[in-house]
Amino acid sequence: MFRKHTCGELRLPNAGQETTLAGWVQRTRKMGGMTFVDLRDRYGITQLVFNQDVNPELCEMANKLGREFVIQVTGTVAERSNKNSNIETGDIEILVSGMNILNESKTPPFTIEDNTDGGDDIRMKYRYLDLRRNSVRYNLELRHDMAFETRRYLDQMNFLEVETPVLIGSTPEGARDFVVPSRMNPGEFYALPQSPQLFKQLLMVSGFDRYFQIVKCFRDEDLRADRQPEFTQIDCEMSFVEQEDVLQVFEGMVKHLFKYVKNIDFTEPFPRMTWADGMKYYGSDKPDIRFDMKFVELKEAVSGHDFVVFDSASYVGGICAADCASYTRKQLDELTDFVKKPQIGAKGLVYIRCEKDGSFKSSVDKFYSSEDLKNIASMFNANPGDLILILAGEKRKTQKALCELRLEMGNRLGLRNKDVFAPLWIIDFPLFEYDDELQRYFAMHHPFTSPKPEDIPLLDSNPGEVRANAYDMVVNGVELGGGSIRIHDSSLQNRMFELLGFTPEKAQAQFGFLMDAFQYGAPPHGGLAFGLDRFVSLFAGLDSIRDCIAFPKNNSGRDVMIDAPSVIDQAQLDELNLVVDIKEK
RNA sequence: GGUUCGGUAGUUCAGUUGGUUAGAAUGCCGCCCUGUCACGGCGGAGGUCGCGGGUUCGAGUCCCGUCCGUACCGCCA
Repeated sequence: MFRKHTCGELRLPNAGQETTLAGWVQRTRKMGGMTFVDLRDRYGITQLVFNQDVNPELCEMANKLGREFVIQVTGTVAERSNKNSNIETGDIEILVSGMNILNESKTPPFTIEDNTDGGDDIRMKYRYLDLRRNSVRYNLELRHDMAFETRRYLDQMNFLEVETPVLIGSTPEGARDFVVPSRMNPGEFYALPQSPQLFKQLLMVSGFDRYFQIVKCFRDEDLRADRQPEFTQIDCEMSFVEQEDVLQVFEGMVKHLFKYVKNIDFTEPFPRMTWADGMKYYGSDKPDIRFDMKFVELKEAVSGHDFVVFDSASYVGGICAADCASYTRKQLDELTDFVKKPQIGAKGLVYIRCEKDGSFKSSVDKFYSSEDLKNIASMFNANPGDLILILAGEKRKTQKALCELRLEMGNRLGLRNKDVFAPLWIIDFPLFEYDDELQRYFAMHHPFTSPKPEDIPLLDSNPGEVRANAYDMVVNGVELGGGSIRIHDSSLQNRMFELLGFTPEKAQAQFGFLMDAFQYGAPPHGGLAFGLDRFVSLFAGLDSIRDCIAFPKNNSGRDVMIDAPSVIDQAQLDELNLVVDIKEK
């Protein structure tokens, strides 16, 4: 047997036993006649002892061990005279009687410690070393647990995991596709799936009834801390369901994961909010409801006081930050700078201090009497000591800026605790989104999303007002997943394509197989998909999904460890019938 | 495509108004140390200041360009 125990399992009751361990040298401590070695594996650390008086040759050998050497040792488990309560195995140590150096190691470029000295860059280049660290390993273990519990729950609910193809056809709608040249079909390309959307709908037509898949998806768009070009979805679809059925089943799944992975019980149903309310009260379709601080619309209340900024704005709205009236000029200037950053784009910030003595002090005192300010404050239910922050401008842009300001205030006031989880369903999304530049409607979710039956008459008169049977799962301001009830009727689907500007020929060319399938008895169906990477990051309290992905890409979509992407041989290009002609910049 | 911050020892960083031989911590190497566990003590090695150009008597420091990384905006049905 190569090893009898792992480095994390021996305890005091094992004292006296002979054992064999194998692992990596975490650290050696030379004390003259004695040498201590911390031996590490995935399960923990066990201390080895070498004594000059007992075995000088072995002790000499131990003195030559470097960090990350791989060794196998045999010895006796013994109670320590000096115990270490900081580690699980701190009561025992191994009196080593034999050692085998299995492999030497160069000194690693950064320390393999919980708080490593390595920066992101070097850690990614040597990711295989980074993965030896407890914190990174923990994230992958958590990811495993979540995927495992997802499968357990969905299996219990009769879902069947079916694999769908990775080499599929390109579609122009939606995100940019990654494409793969086809050697056997010169000039033609596969695309990697942005999601298995069409295949899961076809599986419903096939009668599979309840499908899921934990599956890689690909989108060739710019990266962010929460966006990778390849990412993993928990992709699900059900037949013979209405929206309520889908919400129930997957609220159950989210609760299951919270319970069995995080040990958190949600006994109450998750709150639901319409998309319209999300925009109105939080300026966002993914509000963080760990804290309140809802928007109050002020346009009517503040108009007609000769304050041109408010009078000319299509939207005036504010939030009330409790106990912030004591903010100094400097702090208010910081907030003003914050909202004026180009990414946020507000022109300025108006504040009203609700002083402790009941008076009001604002940056617009010239235009508003203290009676006016009192009326405004009452709209916020503001208490003495609170600070009201107001933005004005074009509606959607200002709401977005106010949303950012609200989150910033939430951060400043410590209201966004990572150990608190506030799940929320966002429902009743608009079916369409109007693109001002291209002067046409786009599907907000995707072209297969069904409109609410009562809104179908609006398809002709006012497409922008049509609500969809679409829903998102949001936790702590993070969009964890979303989905919809699909269209299963080919005439309604054709109507949708028409509204989205597809000619019948183009629709047939792109999605003909789906339209055909719908003519052979498609059941009513719907589903959703969760982003596993975001889900794991949320549970682990991570700032970036990279930390729960074994081998992530950097900001430019590169894998710096294997140095991909890379140029390929001319022979490969020839075989693929490709000519590479990089345009001069 | 744009904005932001950054690039100095193996690593993480400091480096003042442009001015002597570019520092600290940690890691690494050597010696000492028989109960350490962030061991300790003494000593040592280690630098193309991302790259190119410019200003200057003099540039890690100022200017221009460029490359790389980071967060964000656009983008992500």
